[in-house]
Amino acid sequence: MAEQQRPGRRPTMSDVAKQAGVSRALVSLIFRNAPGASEQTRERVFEVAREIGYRPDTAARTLASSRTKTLGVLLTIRNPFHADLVEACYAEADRLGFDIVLSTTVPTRDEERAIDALLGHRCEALILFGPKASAAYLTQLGREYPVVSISRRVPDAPLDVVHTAEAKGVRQAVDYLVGEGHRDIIHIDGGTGPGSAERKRAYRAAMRKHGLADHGRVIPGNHTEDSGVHAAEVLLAEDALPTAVLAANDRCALGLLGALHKAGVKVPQEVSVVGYDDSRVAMLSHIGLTTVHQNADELGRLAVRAAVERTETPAMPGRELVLDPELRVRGTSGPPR
Amino acid sequence: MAEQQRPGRRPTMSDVAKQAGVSRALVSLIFRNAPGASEQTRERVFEVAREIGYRPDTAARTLASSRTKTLGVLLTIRNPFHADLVEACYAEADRLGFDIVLSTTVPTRDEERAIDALLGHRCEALILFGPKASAAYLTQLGREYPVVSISRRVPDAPLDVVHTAEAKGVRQAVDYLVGEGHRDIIHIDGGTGPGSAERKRAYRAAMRKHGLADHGRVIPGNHTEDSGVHAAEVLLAEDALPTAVLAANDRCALGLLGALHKAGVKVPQEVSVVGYDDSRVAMLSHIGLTTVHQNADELGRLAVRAAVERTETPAMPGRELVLDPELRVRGTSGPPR
DNA sequence: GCGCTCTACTAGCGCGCTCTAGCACCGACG
DNA sequence: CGTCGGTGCTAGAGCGCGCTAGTAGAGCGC
Repeated sequence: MAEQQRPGRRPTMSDVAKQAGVSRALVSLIFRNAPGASEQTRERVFEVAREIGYRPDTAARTLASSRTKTLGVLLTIRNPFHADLVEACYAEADRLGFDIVLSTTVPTRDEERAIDALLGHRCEALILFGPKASAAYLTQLGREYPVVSISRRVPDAPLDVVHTAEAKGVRQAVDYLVGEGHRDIIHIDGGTGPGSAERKRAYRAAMRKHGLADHGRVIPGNHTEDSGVHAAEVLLAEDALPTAVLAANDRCALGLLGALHKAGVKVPQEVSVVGYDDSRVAMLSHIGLTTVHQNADELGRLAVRAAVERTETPAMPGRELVLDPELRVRGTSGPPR
Repeated sequence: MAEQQRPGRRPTMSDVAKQAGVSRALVSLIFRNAPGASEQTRERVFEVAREIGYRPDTAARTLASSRTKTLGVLLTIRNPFHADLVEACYAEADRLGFDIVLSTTVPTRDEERAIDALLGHRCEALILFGPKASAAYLTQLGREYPVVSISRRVPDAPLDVVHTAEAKGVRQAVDYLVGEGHRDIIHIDGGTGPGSAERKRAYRAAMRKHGLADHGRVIPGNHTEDSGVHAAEVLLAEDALPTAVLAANDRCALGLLGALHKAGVKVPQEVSVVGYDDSRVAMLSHIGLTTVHQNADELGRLAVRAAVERTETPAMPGRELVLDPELRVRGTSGPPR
């Protein structure tokens, strides 16, 4: 980075070539780390490039090359678990020589728009973190591009899904709570969130198994803090609280905890709260959240590998990679009063 | 989105043009929303595009046009406050007709690399969330591109800075704690984190103002949860705890809270904890964190506006936009024992 | 008939790069 | 001596689009 104050224009490969006294093609070759240039020339070219402040233009690169070596990642920036996943994806993509482009949903920007942005960047494959789009849309997307979904299952679609065995995690949580002596265990549903349907089903099954079908109850919700707050309001408006709540995910659990605390309800003395995800925040929060651990590092790693494999064998039928979850008991749960 | 199963190739503008029986130029014009096409043709072109699954290629667009209408945002995906800022930036960028490209630092990817990625995408301006790079680097960057920094001040550099009045926020926090009766108030420093130097200075000044210079103490740290955990270890190894801790930011405060809790220290009874940022999580966490509120919506909005203005008037000298912070007293603070 | 304007459209260059084909030169080998 | 393979380099087409300069045709006034 230095003088280089050409009026407006940013330096291009030709500038570097001219300055270094070689052809543009050779500079290209050197910047691509391709063999065929002497060590001496290589160094000189890099030196000149640094001097005039040359930076390769991704757009031009993308346009000219068939492979962009880029993966598109769709996430929800608010979701702390997604942050864990992103870190894992970067690490693995680096290893495989792939770049990553991020696109997030925010309240003013829906999934389709965020995905369009990724495709506009010519990503070779898409990795979607818990997508909420319709199955039809995702199926069609999978037909046109290599797609990997984390957590969200899309039956019979031509895309790979990486997720944890939801049912197993829920069963562990319910078994644990029942073991502690709980009977009134309610579940806050994740709505259309990824894995929610499976979790709800597993919750019902587990309650039935323990002969607690009558005590089971599902409050509708979603995967945000708000739904936890809302569930708390619903519960507080009633005569008696349940002794334990299995939240849709960690964010929902945090919202619930906050609202319960505000209302003076003691956790875990009066109510036990269990989350789902084990995002790193859960571990760190003031009173560590009891939650079902999903291995983000492994999920991200597998997703990237699957995505890259799909770029090489596009027509592969959909695969499902399932990891085992694991209950992490911390401070927000215990025996009922 | 439909059949369109051309072998490998994705449809281009020419495909749309051919199919619709018009020239490529007209299709281009229509997709750019430029005037000069009849309503009838416009609709037919869109119809055909949808049918064959055409998506404009961002790379080609970028390459061909002088303006990319894109802003690059550098963030740390782990930082919940950054999530708040991202949402605000998207909203404002949308309003001004700009796109946003995100690039995050992760443990395996440093700031310079993340910034290079943004510049490779030909962003017209960069918005850096609390950059930690050297002043020299940022100054040079500001000379070459329109740059806006949030929170991190870079004296005399040709870039805009949007931040809150750090000193004022810290003063409010210290005044409040002293008012509650605290005397042993320590500060966990944010190290090279944005605003840290100012906060430390303001902390010292405020303590002096209250005649508590002797009670002041700064523990080195940074802007992650780890530094809070570490500070807790340092404090717990000593004879007596302070009665209040002013953390570097919310993440640091959360780490501290977690570690104190693990050690059986009661908050706020034994120790009061105050954060900084007021990221939405702070509000939601189990016991709401007392913290210094920064208006993320406004910070993001101003940053985007400044960035766009800079793309239009590149040579502007550096400006500083300062917002007022505001102490939010919640559950982690109170009078000392 | 003429020239004029306005609308609706088209031709074709060039953005900065990748990549295939090919060229000049070298030493080695038969 | 001619040929071969390897090394280090270059020429030039073309990726998908934006955009400038243009054209064809309709409508209109004189």
